[in-house]
Amino acid sequence: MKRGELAKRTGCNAETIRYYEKIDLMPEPLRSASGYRQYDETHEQRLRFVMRGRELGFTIEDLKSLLSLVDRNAVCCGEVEKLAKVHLRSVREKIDDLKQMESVLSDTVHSCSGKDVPECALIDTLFGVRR
Amino acid sequence: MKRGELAKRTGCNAETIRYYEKIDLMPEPLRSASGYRQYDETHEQRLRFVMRGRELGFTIEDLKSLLSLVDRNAVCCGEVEKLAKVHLRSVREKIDDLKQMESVLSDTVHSCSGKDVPECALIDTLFGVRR
DNA sequence: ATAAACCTTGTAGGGACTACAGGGTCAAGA
DNA sequence: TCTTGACCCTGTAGTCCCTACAAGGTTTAT
Repeated sequence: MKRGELAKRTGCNAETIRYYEKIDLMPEPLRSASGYRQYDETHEQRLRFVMRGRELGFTIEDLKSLLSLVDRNAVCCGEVEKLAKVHLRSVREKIDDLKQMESVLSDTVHSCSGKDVPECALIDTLFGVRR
Repeated sequence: MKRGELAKRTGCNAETIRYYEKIDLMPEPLRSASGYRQYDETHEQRLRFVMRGRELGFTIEDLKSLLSLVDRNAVCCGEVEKLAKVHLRSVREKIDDLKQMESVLSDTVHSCSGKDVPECALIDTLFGVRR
């Protein structure tokens, strides 16, 4: 599949795909005789992972690091373990904070539900999200 | 407290605080006689919320929208409910995806644990994160 | 009083995209 | 076959979100 097709399937901007290749986040794909990039499902999966990772607040470097866990399919397990632990920790922190937001938003929805009355003061709890 | 103090407490870059004010994400604080910005705990809490929100992948617009739930302390509950629902949905999606990452990373840590053996192929599961 | 350490403004830089401009490739239809 | 349109290529320039100056004023400490 060509770049436009990959873009359409994933919802990623076509230029961004080229950009990710430039910064070595996506691998250089094979080229057709005329120079067109040719992608397959593994590229598509990797790109989806990257896109979702960005939406979840991971930096480009985070993603490079996470993907290095995959790229070197069988290298130095001790290091992989360390790396995975670091990411695991940050993932769990993200989950915890999002759960707090979830409960506040959920309360908000329930307390507001239906009527048009002004009494949503509990929203202040949102500010309780701290480290 | 002045800008530098707020920066130190929250870990936010001092220039960023000014930037957030400029784009109306943070409110204009009171000024001292000589023109220095003066912040209090509400500013600190709001800034912490913004910082963590960014780390969790929310856009500036998302955060403006979320904070609008707080800013208008008692306005038009129907709209607030709708807005909260939208954010609630995206928060839950984030949590779901992060939980998948958590389980894969956790598996990785356990299967690698200890020895330096190359057999972490299960990491491919990472690519299973899709929509 | 004078330096150090803050603050103010404005502006210019960097990272991560995003959108051109100018040109080549390819499939479909007249 | 030739052409039109939709794609692709490269490079460059712009945008958004910060971040880091520069040039100057204020506060604090010695």
